[in-house]
Amino acid sequence: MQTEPATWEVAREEFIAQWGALGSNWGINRTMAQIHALLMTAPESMYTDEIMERLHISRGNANTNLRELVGWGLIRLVVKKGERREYFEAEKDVWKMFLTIAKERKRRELDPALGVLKDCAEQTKNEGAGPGRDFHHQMKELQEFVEFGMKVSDTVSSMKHASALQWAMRLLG
Amino acid sequence: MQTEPATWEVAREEFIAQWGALGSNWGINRTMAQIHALLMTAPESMYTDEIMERLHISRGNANTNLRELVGWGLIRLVVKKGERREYFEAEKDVWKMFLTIAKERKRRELDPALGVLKDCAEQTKNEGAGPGRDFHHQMKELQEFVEFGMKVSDTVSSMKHASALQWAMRLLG
DNA sequence: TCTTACTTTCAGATACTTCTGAAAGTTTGA
DNA sequence: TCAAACTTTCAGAAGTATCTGAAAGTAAGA
Repeated sequence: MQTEPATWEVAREEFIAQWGALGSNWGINRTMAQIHALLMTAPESMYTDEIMERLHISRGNANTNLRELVGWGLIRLVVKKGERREYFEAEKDVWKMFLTIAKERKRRELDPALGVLKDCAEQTKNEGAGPGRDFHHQMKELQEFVEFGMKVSDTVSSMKHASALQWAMRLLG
Repeated sequence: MQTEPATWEVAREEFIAQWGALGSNWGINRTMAQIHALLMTAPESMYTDEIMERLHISRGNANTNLRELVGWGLIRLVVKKGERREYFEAEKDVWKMFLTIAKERKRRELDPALGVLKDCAEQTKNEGAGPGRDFHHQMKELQEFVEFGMKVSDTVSSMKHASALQWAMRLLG
C-alpha cells in the first residue's frame, strides 16, 4: 500500500511546481527554479539521483542545472565523510538569498547596460547643438541613473539584515 | 550618392542593437527592446512603416511589439491633427521610465510569487513540530520578505524624483 | 456607397532554449 | 591496475518563443 503523503508534502509539491512556473517571469529556467525550490524546502541535503527522481528529469538536465545553481551561489555542494556521492543543499536564510540574487542580477543586467551607455555617451561627447547633443544628454542621464542604482544596491548589499531592516523601517514609517 | 550618417547616428545604431541584446537578460524580447531604444532616441515621433524599415522587421512584429510597449506604458500613441496614421513616442524622462518598469515588474514578478507563498503558508499553518512546521516557517518568512519588498517599492514609487534622490543621498552619504 | 489608407490578426516558418540519454570521463578503493 | 560508483558532456530531440507576410478588418473621405 502506498504511504499517504504528509499534508505539508502536498503544499511543498505545489510550491515546487509554481515556483518553477514563476521562474520564467524571472528569467530563470523552469528546472533550475524547481530544483532550487526542492532544495530550499528539503529537510536534508539531497543528491543527483534523488532530485532526478523527484522532479522526473534526466541526469544531464539535473547536472547542468545543479552546476548553474552552484554558480549563482544559491545552493552548495556538501561532501559527507565516508561518502563519495555529492550532496546539495540550499541557502535557507532569506536575506542571504536575496543578496545573492541581487548581486547576480546586478552583474547580469546592470553591468553590461552601463558599458553600452558609457560607450555611446563617449562617442557623442563632442556633438554640437541639435539631435546629436540631445542623444548625448540622454545617454549621460541613463548612465548616471544606472550608476546611482548600482550604488544603492551595493550599499544595501553590504548591510546586515538587521540594519537593512532598520533603515527600511525608517523609510516606511 | 549615399548621404554620410551623422556621428551620433552611428552611436545610436549601436545603442539600439546593444539595448536589444540586453533586453534578453531583462526578460524583454529583443524587438521590443529595440523599438523602445529607437523611439527613446528619436528626435520626432515615428509611425509603423518607419520603424519597420529602420529595424528590418515585419509589419506583424512591429505592430505586436508596439502594442506591448504601449501596454507597459513605455511609449504612447500620438495622433497628429489632420493625419490618419498613428505615431508613437517614448517617455524620455528617466525617472518616469524607471517607475513604469518597476511597477510592471512588481506586477509580473512579485505579485504572483506572493500568491503562491501565501497559499502554501495557509495550507500548512496547523503543522505540528518537525519538517511540516519548518516548511510553514519558511513560507512565512518568504512571504513577509516579499511583502516587505513590495512596500519599499511602493514607497519609492510614490516619490517625486527629487525626494527619492534626497532619500538616497542620505543612504549613501 | 466605394476606395484608399491604414491597423490587426494569425497560421505557418524560423530561430532559440532546454532536455534527454547514452557515452566518455573521473575518482576511489581493493 | 582494475572495477565500481559516481559526474560530466554533448549531439540530436523536443519544446517555446518570436517573426513573417498575406489576408481580413476598420475607418475616413469622396
